[in-house]
Amino acid sequence: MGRRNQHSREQQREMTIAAAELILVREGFSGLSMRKVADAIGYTVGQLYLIFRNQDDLLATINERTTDAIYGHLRNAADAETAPLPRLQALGSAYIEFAQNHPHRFRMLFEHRLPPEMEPRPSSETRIRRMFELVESAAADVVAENDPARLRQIATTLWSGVHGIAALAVSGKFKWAGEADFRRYSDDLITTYVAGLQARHG
Amino acid sequence: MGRRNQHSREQQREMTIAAAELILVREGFSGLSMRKVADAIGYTVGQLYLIFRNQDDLLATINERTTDAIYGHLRNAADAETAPLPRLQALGSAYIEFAQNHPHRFRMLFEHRLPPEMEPRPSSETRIRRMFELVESAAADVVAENDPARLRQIATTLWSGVHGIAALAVSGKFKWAGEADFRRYSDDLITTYVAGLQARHG
DNA sequence: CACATAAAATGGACGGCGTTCACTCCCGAC
DNA sequence: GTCGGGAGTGAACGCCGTCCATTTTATGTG
Repeated sequence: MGRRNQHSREQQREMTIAAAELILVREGFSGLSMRKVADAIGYTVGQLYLIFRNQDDLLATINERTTDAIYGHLRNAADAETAPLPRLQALGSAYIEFAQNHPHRFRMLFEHRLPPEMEPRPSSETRIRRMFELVESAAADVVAENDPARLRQIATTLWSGVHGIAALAVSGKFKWAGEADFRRYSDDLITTYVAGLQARHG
Repeated sequence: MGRRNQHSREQQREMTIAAAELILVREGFSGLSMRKVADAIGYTVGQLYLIFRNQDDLLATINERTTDAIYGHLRNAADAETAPLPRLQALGSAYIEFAQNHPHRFRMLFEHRLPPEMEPRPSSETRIRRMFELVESAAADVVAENDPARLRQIATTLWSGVHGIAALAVSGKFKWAGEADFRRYSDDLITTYVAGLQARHG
């Protein structure tokens, strides 16, 4: 019942995602089209619409993979450091590092927005939250803070700050600064911010 | 020599920019097309290419206007505060505020990249630098730092951090945070980071 | 084995996009 | 009054996302 059955629907889904990620990495967000993806997997465009609802659905799925990849990268970095502050710094560095190593994937994650009628997307939100909780728990080990709301604020501020460095690093609008070490800014931000917390507390 | 002469080339340029900005604000980056702009100003697409080299040129020009608008907004905010730390905080708040009030313009400024062969664009880079120098000079009044390189690093870290908050606020990937509280993160970041600088120095 | 069925896959169509350019129009100079 | 040449046009090209009538084919049934 069906034509080829060379590939199951699930296999097709994986092939599609893999092909699309390859095109994204090679040609950037704007070079990624449904037609190119279809060509790459050896099917026609029409078939793509039996695998994904539309292009937004495909892009959002890739973004979930990217979120997972960042999460994995952050987790490795965190696991390699035992002391709390170095671990938080390692998280920041790893975040910047991912953005620099995978600029197109990183940019699409934050630049692609689903049309309102396709939101919310729990599978995406859960993943982002999981990533954030990694930061929050690392922050909790560094700052002695009992109020969970305040702790979340601290983690949000820190993560936003590090994200800003990564975003500017990848935006290309930042040529005047010493090109090289964006990770230095991340370290500076985390170290100094944490010092400020401690100064204000005790 | 010419047909209508209803509008000078310079007038056409202004009309085009104004029309494009209106479409950008109403429909977002992805809804902004050369054809729509041409319709809006009552000329045909072809004519647009006698006014701007191509779409990238038009978008980059709009981005320069946006940079100027942010600069003006920051300047107003800075001028309204005399004390150094509140002035720096006012800059951060104003930056976030602009992003929230003009999300499409803000996003396009950072998401649109010129193709390599159209870079560099001095008119853009000068404007960004001017905006950054506003931040740097406000930072200089807050932190007692004589080394200009270190001062620039401090300003970069701070501005990147604030930018990250603005970027996440506008990205829509941040739903669990209260919408209104983004300026609080900015204040928190600036206050605590500056406290950290002072703690490490003295 | 033959046939019917229904899922799988196709490919052409539609409207929109950026960009180009041969062409028409008409102002201003003579 | 005519005519050169710049201003302006609009059709064409090759992309794009999306849809759907049509064709293909693996499988269940006799």
